[in-house]
Amino acid sequence: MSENRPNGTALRRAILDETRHLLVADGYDNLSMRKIARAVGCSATSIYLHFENKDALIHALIDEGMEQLHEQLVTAAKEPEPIARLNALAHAYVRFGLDNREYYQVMFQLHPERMERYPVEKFRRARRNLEIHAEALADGVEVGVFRTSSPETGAHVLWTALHGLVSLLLAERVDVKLADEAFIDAAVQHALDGFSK
Amino acid sequence: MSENRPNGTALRRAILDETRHLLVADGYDNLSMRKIARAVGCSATSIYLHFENKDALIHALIDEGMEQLHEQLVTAAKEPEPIARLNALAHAYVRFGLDNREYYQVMFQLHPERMERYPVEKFRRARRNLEIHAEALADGVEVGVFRTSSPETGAHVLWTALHGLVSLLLAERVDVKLADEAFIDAAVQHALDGFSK
Amino acid sequence: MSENRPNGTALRRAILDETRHLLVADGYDNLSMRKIARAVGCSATSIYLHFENKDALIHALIDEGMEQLHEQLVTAAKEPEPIARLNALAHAYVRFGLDNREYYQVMFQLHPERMERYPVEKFRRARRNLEIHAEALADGVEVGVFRTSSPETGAHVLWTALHGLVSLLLAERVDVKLADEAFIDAAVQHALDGFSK
Amino acid sequence: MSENRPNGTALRRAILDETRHLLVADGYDNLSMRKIARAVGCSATSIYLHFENKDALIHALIDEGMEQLHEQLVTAAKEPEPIARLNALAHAYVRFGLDNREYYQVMFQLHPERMERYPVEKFRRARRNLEIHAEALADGVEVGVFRTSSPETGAHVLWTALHGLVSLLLAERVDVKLADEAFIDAAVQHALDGFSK
DNA sequence: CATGAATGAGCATTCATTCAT
DNA sequence: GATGAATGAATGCTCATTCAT
Repeated sequence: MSENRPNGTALRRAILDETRHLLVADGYDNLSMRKIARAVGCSATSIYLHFENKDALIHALIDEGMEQLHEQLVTAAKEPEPIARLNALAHAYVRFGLDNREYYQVMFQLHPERMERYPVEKFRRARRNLEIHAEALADGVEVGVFRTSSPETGAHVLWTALHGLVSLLLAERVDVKLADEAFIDAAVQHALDGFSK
Repeated sequence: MSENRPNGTALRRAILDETRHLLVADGYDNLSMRKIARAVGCSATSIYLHFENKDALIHALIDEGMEQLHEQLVTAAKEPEPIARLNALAHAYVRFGLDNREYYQVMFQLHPERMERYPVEKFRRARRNLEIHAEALADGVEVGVFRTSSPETGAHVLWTALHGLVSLLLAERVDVKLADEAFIDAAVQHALDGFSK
Repeated sequence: MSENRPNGTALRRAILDETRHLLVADGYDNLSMRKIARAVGCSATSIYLHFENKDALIHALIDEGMEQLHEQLVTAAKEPEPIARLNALAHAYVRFGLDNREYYQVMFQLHPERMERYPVEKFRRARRNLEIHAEALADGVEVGVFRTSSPETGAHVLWTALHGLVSLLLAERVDVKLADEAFIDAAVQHALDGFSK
Repeated sequence: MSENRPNGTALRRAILDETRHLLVADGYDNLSMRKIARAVGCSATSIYLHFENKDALIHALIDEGMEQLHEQLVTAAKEPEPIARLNALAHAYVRFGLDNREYYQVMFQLHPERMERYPVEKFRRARRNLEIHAEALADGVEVGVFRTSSPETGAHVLWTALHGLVSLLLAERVDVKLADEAFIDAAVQHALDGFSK
């Protein structure tokens, strides 16, 4: 049993990975320490050697997800031209959500109750992602290609639209006849159109 | 104890009502058959006389929610002018979501996989609500005030935007400094702007 | 399995009895709902049908014990003559403790922490037992056979002496060569001597 | 981390000290090897290098407690006059009990059955403390100020009274309106009165 | 139509202890 | 001497569901 189980901090890695998988497979409500342990191939107790409790484990997952999303957004933000940049950012966001549904659920779809113990400070990391969009909007306003009441509000509004798109796609609520790349492009474009001058 | 408990199918009605209340008060995760029974004033066993199991009870509730939403949308759709009508529809949708917190969660944020016994066919009922928006869009296109690739796609796109708005507001993820009526109006307007000709 | 298990409220009775036995056998710290269930022959869940939680179960046991002790004290208190009455009361208390070690531990040897949730009001029942002794003392003072600073204080002082006797005997800390009826008589007499005028 | 941790047998010392502190602070039931290790600043495993198991650690502590109590009794026993000496001994015992809450619990309120691995022989150490009282009694009998059937029995009887006093005070079962120094003095005096000639 | 009694499976978490290093 | 990693067993408690009545 122990020969094919990762050792040292590799166990931490394995726990995070299996938790992510289980989240997709069973949903947050059906996630239990025992199940994670069973999936990883260790005892439930062992999880507590690497994470203080269930919350801390989830939080670690959120951190990882936020970090990854941030990296992808930073990459997309390298485009200097505001319109193209915002376009790239929006698509990067949606792409991240669709490619990482495991992360996305814990990152953005968890009830605030569940997050109570999540250190407020860490939410700042999430806010940086919004700021990247806000900057693109501000730059666009400056060069006269965008209009918005305020870049911050605009970034939030854009986020609600993109989040709705990702959420419904992940929940498979969009008519299967529509849910293709063209639809995604249309929805993203629609979300961006509102800023066009 | 039994004298003031509704009899007959009135019990079914009471169960649904109390479940709805509990859902709003305590959230989906804290919903249990026992709590419902206690609130209704009947035994837990009795619930099973009216609903096959917990899922079936939830499904009935989803149906009711869809029906309620439908009614409110139908009312909003009475406005003949397409722009005003779509505007009313969008606001009605958002209003319904914000006024029915947990209801909304059960209706739109539960993954169908986790509701596998929910007859897929019933989701069609939800589709009627989309059609109402599609009609408004089609009417607008016809009289030349809207543009969209297709009314059905447009309705879906609008839905993703509105759903994202409701979801993030319910999850309290929108910066408290922004999350007010003005923000809601801005987001809804943004979602509608894309259709303006 | 179910054929030889008591039904109805008899299960409640069985739970209380087995809990008492287990308390003597394993001690409070080793008492668990599962063990009780196993001993009774029911599921752990079933215990919760009769007692809200572990505390409530213990409290019920304390109540029973207090009631029994009270009855025996009331019987002993029928003796009209104060000296003989106090003597009878003291011996009745000690006898109760030694004959009911199961009860005695939860009644008087449980840490106050454990009792936190024990309704203060119920402690009054215990206080009545003290009052019976205080009355005997007061009567003795009145007829000039006892002296004490106050009957209440005197009753408490007597209690500490008797409780110490019972405790050490139950804990088997008294030298086995001494721990006989003569020793008990001597200790009780010693505890009473202090009141003699 | 390791530089300021005592090495060699000093660790044994540190473990005993911290265990004693934790015992007083958190109580016996909340004592765990892990907590001790954390407090000491060593690993839980290390404790096992110095103590076979938890029981052995507790036993060592009981020994120390008995030793401490013994020292305080020896000091009190320096008084040559029997009446004053017994008085000093009784107060020293009670004082020790009240000043060492949880210590006392471990020493005198743990049932030997539950400490079955504790070498019975070690309980003899406790007996020395009784002998000190017995000697005072014997001396008093000799000079004609005390009467008792036998000094050994008398010492035990006195012990039961004092133990009862300490136990009920520690358990906070004595009415708060009474539980003060005056009450303690009265109870101790009462316990001694029985020996007065 | 309704219920009280009952249950097995599950939960997050803590524990004393062991073992390879 | 000392440790980090690991574990099986246990804890109180809640859940959806069933069954005999």
